[in-house]
Amino acid sequence: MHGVNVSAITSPLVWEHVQPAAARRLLTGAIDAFAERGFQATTTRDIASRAGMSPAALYVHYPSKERLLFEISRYGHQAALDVLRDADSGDSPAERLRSMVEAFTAWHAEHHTIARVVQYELAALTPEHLAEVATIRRAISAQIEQVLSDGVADGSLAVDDLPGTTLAVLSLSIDVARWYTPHRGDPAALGKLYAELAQRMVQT
Amino acid sequence: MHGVNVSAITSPLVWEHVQPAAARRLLTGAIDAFAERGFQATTTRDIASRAGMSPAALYVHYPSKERLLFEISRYGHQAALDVLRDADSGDSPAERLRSMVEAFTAWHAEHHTIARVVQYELAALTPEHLAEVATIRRAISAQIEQVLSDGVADGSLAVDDLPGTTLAVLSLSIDVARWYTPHRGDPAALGKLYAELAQRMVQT
DNA sequence: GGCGAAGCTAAGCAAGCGCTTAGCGAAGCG
DNA sequence: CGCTTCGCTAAGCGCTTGCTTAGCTTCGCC
Repeated sequence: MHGVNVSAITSPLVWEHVQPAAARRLLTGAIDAFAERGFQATTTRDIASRAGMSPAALYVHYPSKERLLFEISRYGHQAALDVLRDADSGDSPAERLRSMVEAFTAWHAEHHTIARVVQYELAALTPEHLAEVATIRRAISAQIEQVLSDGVADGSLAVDDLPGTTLAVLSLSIDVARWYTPHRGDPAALGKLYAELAQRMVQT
Repeated sequence: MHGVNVSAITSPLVWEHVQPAAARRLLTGAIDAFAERGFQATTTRDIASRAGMSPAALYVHYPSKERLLFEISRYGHQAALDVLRDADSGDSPAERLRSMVEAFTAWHAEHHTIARVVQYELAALTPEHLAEVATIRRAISAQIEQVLSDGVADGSLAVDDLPGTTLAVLSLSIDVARWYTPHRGDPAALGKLYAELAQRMVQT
């Protein structure tokens, strides 16, 4: 936690670990489709055709459409948490918060398709799969709560309602996934703006 | 604009104007269903059974499932805009902003089922219907932008990036619809917290 | 008291859904 | 070579979907 920054504002979100290539094409096709239309409105035929395959080929690599969603959701949640943890660096709680909000916001813009699946398709997961990503979600929330709490402890940040303010800071970044498109500014600039706004929310 | 406050933080969201009563039961049932599962995952049979009717009865009152969504979305958008306009009162831009964010946030919590439909089911509307609610959405955005702009003009608010900050302020309130449930605090308290946070974001 | 309109239901239709089955060709390997 | 495994397709199964049709009852109204 809050060690040396590994420098990247957004972690490179690659899928090379998904093998074979056809499984990866199905996965990235599913991300696009789920982000565009939502899980329920996306058909297995649509996902398969984006990957250039017949509908049945999907089931060679994934046992169900829901499982495809789960793989995306789990990996997306983990990537978001990793970004937050990597950004937890700086000498003061204020600096750490700034760095985390900047990176988390930029990630939601840069990877807004995955972020949309992560944030808005939870209801389509099975209870077991939902429970698994919920664990990661709690870690994400805890990461923000910790830095705010540290700031309260050393008197450098002003936070009246800790859980409420934690949620608000997270909300700011998360909602980026809802409205962001590439023509609405670049992720890095957005990250800087939101980091500034978040810091102002809690400064003494 | 920014006249005398009509006093309510959340406008009473009633559907008495929807006649007959069966049409109203279908509408409120659809709101609950759409908010719970999303438009695509909701069946006409589910909506009808929530209203205590057979599936065919839906088509006596509405020509399609999408039309039902549109009626909800249009009325919900208008109600949200009305809340913002009623709250645009106060002697300074800072006071007006506080009042608007407080009311807008509280509305999204109080009416989180309708708000979820309003904010997250736009993709299911026909292009024509989407265009109609988009007009109301622009008015909502303009309402916030105006007060920030007034604050910049008289030097009472510090806003670097006007469109970006407008979006951020709106985001804060809108995202409430995503996570709010009644057990997470009462809408009025949430409104006050968020009003405070928003004001801090732009104070000189 | 006859009659049309309003509000509803039972039944069902065509289309599309997630997913399965059967089988084919290419690659890997003894 | 002979045989298995892997990745894939064509076809289609059982089911659910949004919506329609035909017909029933209840009501107001002249």
